[in-house]
Amino acid sequence: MGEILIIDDDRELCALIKRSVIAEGIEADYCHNGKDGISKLKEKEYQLVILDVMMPGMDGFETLEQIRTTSSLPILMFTSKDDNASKVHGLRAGADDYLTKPFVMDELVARILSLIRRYTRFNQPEGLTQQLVFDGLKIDFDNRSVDAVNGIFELPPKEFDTLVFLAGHQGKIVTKQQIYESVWKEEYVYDDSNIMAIISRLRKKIEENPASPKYIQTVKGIGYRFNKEV
Amino acid sequence: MGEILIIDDDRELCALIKRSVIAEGIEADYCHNGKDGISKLKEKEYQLVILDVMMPGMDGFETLEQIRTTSSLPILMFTSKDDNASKVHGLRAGADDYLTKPFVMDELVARILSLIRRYTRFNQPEGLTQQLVFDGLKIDFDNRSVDAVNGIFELPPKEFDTLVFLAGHQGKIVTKQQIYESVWKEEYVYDDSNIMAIISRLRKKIEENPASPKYIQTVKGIGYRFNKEV
DNA sequence: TTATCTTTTAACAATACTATAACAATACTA
DNA sequence: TAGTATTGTTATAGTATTGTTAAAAGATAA
Repeated sequence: MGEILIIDDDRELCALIKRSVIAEGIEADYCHNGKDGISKLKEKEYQLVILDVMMPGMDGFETLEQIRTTSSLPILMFTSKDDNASKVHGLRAGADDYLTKPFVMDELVARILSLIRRYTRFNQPEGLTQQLVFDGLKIDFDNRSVDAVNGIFELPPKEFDTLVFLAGHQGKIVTKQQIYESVWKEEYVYDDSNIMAIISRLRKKIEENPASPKYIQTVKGIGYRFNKEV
Repeated sequence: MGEILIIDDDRELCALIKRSVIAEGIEADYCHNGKDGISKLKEKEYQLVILDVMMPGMDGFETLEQIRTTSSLPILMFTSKDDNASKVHGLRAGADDYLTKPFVMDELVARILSLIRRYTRFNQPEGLTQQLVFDGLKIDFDNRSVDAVNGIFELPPKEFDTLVFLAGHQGKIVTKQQIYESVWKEEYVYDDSNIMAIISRLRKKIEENPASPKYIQTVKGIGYRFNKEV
C-alpha cells in the first residue's frame, strides 16, 4: 500500500507506530530529527509524513515549512500539548491533520489510512471500483464520464480532472490554487477566470440547478467544496 | 456499529449469520431475493451487503449490478461453487469480497468486520474534521463555519480568519496590529475601524449577548483577548 | 464631574468576488 | 489542412463582503 515516514525524537514511539501500521500493510521508516527527515524525503518516495512538533534542533513547524517548499505530501502532526495555538499554527503552515499526544494508536492508524486514501485514491484506483458513486451522480474513471440527472456526459480533460479533484476532497474546502496546481500542474498566478469557467461548465452538466448547486458549492473568497452530504 | 443486509434464499443460513454478527455488536436484516434486497437498500442505511450468487429469480450478479448503479456499499458475495469463473465475475461486477459456500462462520464474521472497517474509514474523512471546540462554540475549519448559540454560520473570510487568530491565542491579549497583520497580511497603518467592524459582526454571530461578550473580550487601548475560561 | 479618548454599532459606500455568456485562441482529430 | 472540441479571455451584472463614517455609549483620568 505504500510507505510512510515518521519524524519523532521518541524512538520507542517510532517503533511502536511502525509495528501498528505494518499490521495494515503499510511500510514505515523513521528518523529522529527534522534534518534527517528532509534528506530521507529526497531519497525515497513516501505516501505520508508523521511529524512531531517538539523535537530537539529544528522543531516540527520549521520542518513542516521546509517540507512544504518541495512537497505536497499529506502530513500529520503531533502536537505535544493540547493547545489551540499549535493546532492553528500547524494547519496554517500546511499540515493536513494533527493529533494530540498522548493518543490512541487505533486513532492514529485510522487517520493515516484515511489520509493516504484521500491522497492516493485516484492515482491508484485500488481494487475494483473504477467509479465514484454519489446520490444521483456517478463518476466513471474508465470513460472519464459522469452520469447525472441531466444525462451522461463524457467530460473533457480539465473538467473531468477538476471534478475528480473536488470529489476526492469531498467535504473539504479546496482553494482555487489547489485546484489549479492539481489539474493544470502549473504554478498558480492569481487568475481564476478559467477555473470559474470550468466550474460553470461542470455545473451545467452535473447540477440539476446550476444556480443553486447540490454538489459543487462555492466558498466565497477561498474556493469550492464538494458537498459531503450527498 | 451498524447494520448489514443479507440477501440469500437460504432462510436458516440468514438466521445463523444474523446470530453470529449480533454477537459482534452488528445488527442484521435479511431477505430472500434480489428484488426485496434492492428495495430494502432504498429504505434503510446499511454498512454492508452479503449477497448469494444462486438465488431464484434475479441472480446474485444481476442484483449486484443493480445495487452498484446507486450505491458503493461494500458487498460480500457467496459463490456456491468453488469455480473461479464466479469469483472473477463477481469481483469484476463490483463485489468487494467473496466467500465460497460452505464456509466457516468465523471467517465470514472476520471478513464482515474487516470490510466494515475499511468502508467506514473510507467514507468518513469527516470523522477527522479539524475543529476547535469551546464551551458553547465550535469552529469548523472544513466549512469555515461556527456553531454557536445563535446558530451555525458560514463566516466570510476576514471574519473567520480573525476568529481563528483570536481563538488560536486563547487567553492571550492580541493587539489590533497583530490581528491586522495576520488576517490582512498587510502593513498596519493605524486604522482600527475595520477591525472593530469585523469584531462587531463576529460578536453578533457567536455571542449570546454581544454587549457583554463571553468569548471575544475587549482590552481597551490594546486589542482583544479570546477568553481562556471557556 | 467634566473632558478626552476609545469602542460599539448602524448605515451607507466602495470594493471584491462570482457566474455566465460570448467570443478568441488553442489543441486535437480525421 | 480543415473542422471541431476544448480551453482561455474578456466583459458584464449581480451580490456578498469589507471599508468608512458618524453618532452614541463607555471608560479613564484630572
